[in-house]
Amino acid sequence: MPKRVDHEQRRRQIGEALLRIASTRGLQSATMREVAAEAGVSLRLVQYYFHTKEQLLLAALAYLGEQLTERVSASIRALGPVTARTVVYGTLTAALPTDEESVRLTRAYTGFYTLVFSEPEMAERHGAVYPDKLESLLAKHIAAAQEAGEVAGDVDPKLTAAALLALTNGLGSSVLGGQRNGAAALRILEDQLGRLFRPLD
Amino acid sequence: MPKRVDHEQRRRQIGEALLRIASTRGLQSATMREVAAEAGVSLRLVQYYFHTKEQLLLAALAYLGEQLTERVSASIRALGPVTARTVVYGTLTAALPTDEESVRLTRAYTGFYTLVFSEPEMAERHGAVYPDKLESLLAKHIAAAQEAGEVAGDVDPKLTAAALLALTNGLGSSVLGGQRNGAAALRILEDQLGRLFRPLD
DNA sequence: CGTTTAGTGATACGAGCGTATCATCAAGCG
DNA sequence: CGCTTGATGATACGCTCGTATCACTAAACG
Repeated sequence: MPKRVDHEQRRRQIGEALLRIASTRGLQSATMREVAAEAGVSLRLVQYYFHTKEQLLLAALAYLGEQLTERVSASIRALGPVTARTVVYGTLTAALPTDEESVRLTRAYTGFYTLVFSEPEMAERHGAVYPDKLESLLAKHIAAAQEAGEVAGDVDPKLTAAALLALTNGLGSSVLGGQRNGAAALRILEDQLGRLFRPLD
Repeated sequence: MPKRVDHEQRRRQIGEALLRIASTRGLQSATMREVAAEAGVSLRLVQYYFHTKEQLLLAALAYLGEQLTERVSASIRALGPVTARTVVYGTLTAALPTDEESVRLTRAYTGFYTLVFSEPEMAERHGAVYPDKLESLLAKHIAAAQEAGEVAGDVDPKLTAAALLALTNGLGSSVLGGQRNGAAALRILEDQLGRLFRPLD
């Protein structure tokens, strides 16, 4: 047999190629042949490592998820000590397409999200769209900030967490749609966060 | 020549068929053949009234726009006297997929919105994505409510209008994505609106 | 009345898609 | 060494898509 190549590395190489296409030309342009060309391999190789296109999409989605959580935790870390406030800020601002990397991630993520709209079966065959977890995490931290007196007592942590997440999603869409740039979106988000959290003394 | 049929009515019939498909099976399922079948006409007829698919999509988008603005103004009217508050409430809640009709409209609208992501040229060939107008309209009404003392003085009308619109979009996506139902989304939106507007005495 | 022509049907074309088939190549093992 | 088998290349199949072609029908008009 030839070279005895590292399968996981090859799969990653191909999966990343798909993500690159998804974040530039859109996920619907990520055909098997395009992915092969982008990864610099033959069509046959893509088929060899992913028997079907769905498997390829699923693997790429997993890679995307890794990069996403990576970015979120890096963003939180960059804000200094881990407090309720920094977790909320870091999580939401990381999800906004403000720099080149986040535009890439958001574009790819949106591609998968809209794919699920049209092929719900694919989502059913594999559980766990995880925004729910994010939402309860945010709610927890908002409640903590509330008890620490950093957030007004009459806010509902769960409703507010959901609103912030939906707001961030909507802002991301508007940036991707060219309605405004990342900086403007960030200003809008920070305005809302600023009136949720009491100013730091 | 045969029957001398009303062109505008035929075009509408076909355009509505496309919208029906877009709001059930998704816009990517709206092929020329599917639209023809849904409208109960032959493929040739669809080609006859819309020389190209792009023309068909554009016409359907126009019909959708009509229905959307119709629904928004109906929603405002239903809230009683036209005040800044009712305009903001009516506009935003009308855009939320809470009942069958709004689910249909939102689904179709989302389909077109994501289509623009992948074919930006089509959007360029025809101006006017109108969320900007909506945003400045909301900002105007928020500023008016502010002068009337119904909204706190330190809110920025433009930033807040943008945030409310993005929030509504994000909530809509979450409903369409099955993350929550329309009632829950409405609760979240009303919570935010309730803390923007001072309670009515 | 006969010719023009708006409207309609049947069918074909070329391209792109996911997937399948078949042959080939080279490294490892007995 | 020779056979097995993991990895790869070339190419084809069947389908669906948007669009194009060609013929036909029947109402309108001089």
